[in-house]
Amino acid sequence: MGQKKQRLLEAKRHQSPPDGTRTASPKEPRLEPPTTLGPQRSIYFSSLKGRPARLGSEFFDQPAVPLARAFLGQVLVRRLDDGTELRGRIVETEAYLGPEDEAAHSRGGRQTPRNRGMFMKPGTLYVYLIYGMYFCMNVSSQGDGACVLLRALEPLGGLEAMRQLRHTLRKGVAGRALKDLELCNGPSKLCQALAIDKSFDQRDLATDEAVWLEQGPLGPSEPAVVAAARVGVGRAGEWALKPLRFYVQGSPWVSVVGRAAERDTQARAKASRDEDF
DNA sequence: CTCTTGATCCTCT
DNA sequence: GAGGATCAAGAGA
Repeated sequence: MGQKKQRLLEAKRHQSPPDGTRTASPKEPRLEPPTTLGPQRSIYFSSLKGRPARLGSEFFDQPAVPLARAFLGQVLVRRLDDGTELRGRIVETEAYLGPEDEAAHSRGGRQTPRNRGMFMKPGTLYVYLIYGMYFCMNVSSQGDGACVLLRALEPLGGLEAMRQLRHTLRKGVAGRALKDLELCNGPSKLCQALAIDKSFDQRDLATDEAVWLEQGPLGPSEPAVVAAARVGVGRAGEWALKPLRFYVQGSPWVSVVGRAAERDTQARAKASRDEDF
């Protein structure tokens, strides 16, 4: 069996069931984003009336590592100007811890006009241009200069719009149709697919009209999470090796699989199982 | 599968 | 001026 197929099977129990609502219709836009949960209601319960709860600022007000883990399984929603809703389940994130983190843009306490969003209140977006051509999307967390990078989504709705956005935004490439797996499996790919650009920098994910986070479906069990080294931070010394990248184990939608990290995770899981005896 | 390379430009030193 | 929290294609194993 191919590895991708195997991962698909492994991940199946954590995926949302296929249904007819995967693609939002541009002709029937939602009138407004879901209302934010009040502080009196738990963020871990969906709102009544079936409409999924929008996660409010209290969700983002936690340190980068727990926030990076809490993002997994939540659904990122982007409403385009024409009303089309694009949805994707977050399956991979990275935590950037702030001044002490040599791999972070805020390392050494650097604060510049570009990275200001990292220092703003939890839930603030930090979107920056990378390699002159691509964008990366971060969400500020608790802690000065700390944030979480969104690295991969499982596309749930609006896939054709995503494909079109990826196609037209890709530079200088022939028009081969992208597979679903290629739509959002990378930090800049998901920005292309969701039409997230610099204009989203410093916007508030808790209150913005065009982009928000919804509570993901509550599964029977929490998905297994792999903690691996972050990607593309090779020159950051010891900080490059720390397991600050988190992803849903077995998900085929993840950008980079950390083989060594998965071996470690399995070894630890087995050890903890053995301790139960 | 892995490895290599070019594209392209903002941001900070 | 240099370099980057990336992507996609192509070559080779």
